[in-house]
Amino acid sequence: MSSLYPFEEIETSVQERWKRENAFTLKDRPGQKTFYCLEMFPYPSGRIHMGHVRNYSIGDALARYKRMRGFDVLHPMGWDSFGLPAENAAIQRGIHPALWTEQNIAHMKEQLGRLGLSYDWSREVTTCLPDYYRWNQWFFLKFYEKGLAYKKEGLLNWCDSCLTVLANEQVEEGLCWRCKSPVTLRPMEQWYLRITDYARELLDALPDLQGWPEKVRVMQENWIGKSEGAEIRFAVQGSPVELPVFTTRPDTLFGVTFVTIAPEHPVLEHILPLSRQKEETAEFIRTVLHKRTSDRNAEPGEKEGIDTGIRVVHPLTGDTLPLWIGNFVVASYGTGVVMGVPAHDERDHEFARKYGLPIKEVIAPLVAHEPHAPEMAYTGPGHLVHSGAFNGLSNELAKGKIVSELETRGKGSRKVTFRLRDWGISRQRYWGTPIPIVYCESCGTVPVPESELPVILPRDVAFTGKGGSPLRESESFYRTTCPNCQAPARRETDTMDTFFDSSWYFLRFTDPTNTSEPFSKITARRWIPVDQYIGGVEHAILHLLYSRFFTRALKDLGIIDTPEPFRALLTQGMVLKDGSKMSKSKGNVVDPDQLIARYGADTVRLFTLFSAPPDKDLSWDDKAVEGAYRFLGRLHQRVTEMAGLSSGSLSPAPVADGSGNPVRKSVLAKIHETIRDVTFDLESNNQMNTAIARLMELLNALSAGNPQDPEELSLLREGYTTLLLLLSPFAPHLSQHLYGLLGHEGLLLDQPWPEAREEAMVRDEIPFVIQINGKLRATLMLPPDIDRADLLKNALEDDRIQRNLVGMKLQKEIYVPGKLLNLVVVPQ
RNA sequence: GCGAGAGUGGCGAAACGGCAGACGCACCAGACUUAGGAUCUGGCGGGGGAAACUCCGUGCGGGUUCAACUCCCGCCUCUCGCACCA
Repeated sequence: MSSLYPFEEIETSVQERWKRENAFTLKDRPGQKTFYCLEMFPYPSGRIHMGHVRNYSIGDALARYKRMRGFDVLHPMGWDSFGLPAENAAIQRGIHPALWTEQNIAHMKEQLGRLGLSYDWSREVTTCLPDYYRWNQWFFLKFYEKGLAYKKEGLLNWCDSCLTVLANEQVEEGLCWRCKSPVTLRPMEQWYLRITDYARELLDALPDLQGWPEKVRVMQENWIGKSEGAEIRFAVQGSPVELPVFTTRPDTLFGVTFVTIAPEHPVLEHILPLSRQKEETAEFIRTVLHKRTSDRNAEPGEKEGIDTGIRVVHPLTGDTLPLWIGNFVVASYGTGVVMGVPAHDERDHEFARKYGLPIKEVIAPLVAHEPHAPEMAYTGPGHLVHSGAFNGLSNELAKGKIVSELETRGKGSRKVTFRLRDWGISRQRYWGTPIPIVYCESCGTVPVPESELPVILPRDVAFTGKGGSPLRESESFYRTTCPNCQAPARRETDTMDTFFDSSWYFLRFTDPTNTSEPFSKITARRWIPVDQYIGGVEHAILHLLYSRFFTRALKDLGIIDTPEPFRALLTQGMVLKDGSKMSKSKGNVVDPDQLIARYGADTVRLFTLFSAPPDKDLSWDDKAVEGAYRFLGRLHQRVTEMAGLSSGSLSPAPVADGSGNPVRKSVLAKIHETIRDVTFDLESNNQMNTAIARLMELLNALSAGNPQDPEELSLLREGYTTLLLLLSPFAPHLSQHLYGLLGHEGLLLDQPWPEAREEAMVRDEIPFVIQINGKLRATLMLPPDIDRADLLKNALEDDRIQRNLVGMKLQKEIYVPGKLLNLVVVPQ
């Protein structure tokens, strides 16, 4: 397609002007209302993709709009620049992660510039630089001091070949994603943040996040997974050990016929020696644990278990029950031990049937013929049977009574359990923030003193791809002295999960160059929470939950005043091509650079905003892009044509009033209706697609005007000027250029957003819908303020209405002022 | 299995309970042209009709209402998230 307008020249020159005039530098005026508009910062992978283009087009349109509405808008951008790909590049291509990252950032920054995004680059934040990550270390020390950071042994995915821990998502079908060798579970020490301390708060505050999509709130709610029940202790026969179980069904306590423990439960080490079958049991545990790593992605398979031979005591009946190990028991949830009630729990039922364990019914269904034990587990409501003193109680009532009894006997208590687990932040990797801890023979685990921060990530390390983290091999890094006793000591060589970096970067943007603290509390008070956060839904849980946790923890540390980081969240939909997500492997990627080269940044931005609502998926369509391009081309054509004609009278015209001529009056009304509707679309729900559709309508309406007619010229000038103002958040370059052609001097960004004038929207006649029994029968053009009687009179005079009323009796009429008349009729 | 969201022309999509399909793409016709894959004008849910007009139509089945894409009840399908969480 040939060039419809010289977008390249226009975009370059407008971008130069923005730069020259520092148009995007934050105007931070005391007392001025503020708006913090933030898009999720990218990982600098090397090139931006269409997902970024969409994310940032949405954010930029909003930032520009809010600025025109008179806000001081904080609109920053930075780089989530620690992470594994940089390290892989080092291993595979021999380029240092720092250099690789630096080059990628430079290139992507240029790409973002070409899109004309209004970032204040003087506030750029790059997480892999010491002036950023030193504050990671500083926060870590604060958390450590408060007991929020701790070290604990856990079972982790371990690759024997790479000698490193793998995250769950890096284990593919039981094999290491990189070297394809088997992954095993291995007990390892790792640092954790005590996010579970905040589980309740994080959950309870969710309903307050009204600016968040329901979907994301629900996902977080499920992730935190609150569940109310009881902890009940079963004594181990012949041992002082008690096994606590967590259950949501204490009402079924009398139906317990066995107890099941997770195979990796640490207590087994202590009680297994009691077993007569310790050999077989140990062998079983090994098999299960091995299988678990290799079937990680599979459906929950066959339940398997083994009787340990150990016996436990029922806390109320005193009965002796077998202790089984079961592969289906999750060690990290609850207490890692469950009571087996096969009559009223599907899993226990399946397990009991398989191993011939007794099934004891204790809840009688309300409806007698309901199928129940022993054929299947009955999990519905009922009343208690075979439950001693509790017989006859409704099971809901029994829950409380039984727990009370247990409390009296010191055998249990009410308990709330969360699914959420503590956040493991240790990574056996190089390209991340060093954890500021030193291990000393005599003093143990010693935090690096604040005054010695940052612990710099050394550059001169070897990237072999073998032997785990290069830091482990870097003597000059790990050999140090104990801050306490000055004896030789060893540094922690693990680095932090990169989610740590992104959990507070939005705070750093408020005060990005502060060297004495991560940010000023007073400045943060002005900007936090972020007014609108925009990004992909893939971060609905991890990043967003970690950031919420961080913010709350910082509040408790007195570092910030606000408990929540993001007031409103917009999760943009994916960019699809041919019905599926763009990916290199599918070969359906669209390259933003090529698009910009062919159509210009304005077209690319306009199309991505126009083609679907921001929160829905966007189907990329090469042909449809040209629609956006043609619109801009037509606009360019009309305005340049008009600017040529009106030379000599380019000074701003007085506001046109359209009085007299009905055509002009209707054009004027259209102009102001467009202002009203575009503003409404943006304010109500960021409906940028419909806002742009209205701008297209306005252009269509203005195109019908005749600029040769001097009477119309001033009206058209007002119309096009308004159109450019309204369009500027979406297609800022062309808007700015044409705005200049119309004789206006300033930056559109600094212009106030237009206001719709009521009196301008008054039309002489508007269409009234006339229905008969709810069916459209006529549309009459009549004065908007016509009253009921006149409207009815007009309607009854209409041919079509008369024809449809033949043989009918008018029963009543429904009149909606300014809109509609519905005649309700019945056959005579 | 649990949870959430979505089903509207050939396509992307619009529609405070009040004209279903705005706007755009594709398509068709016409204009301008040596040419048109550029641009401009018009048409464009389906059936019937020469037309005026008329009937049907928002996944399916009910309901509320003068009026339902929209609200309520029951299904079906698809997408996403979680998934042996006791």
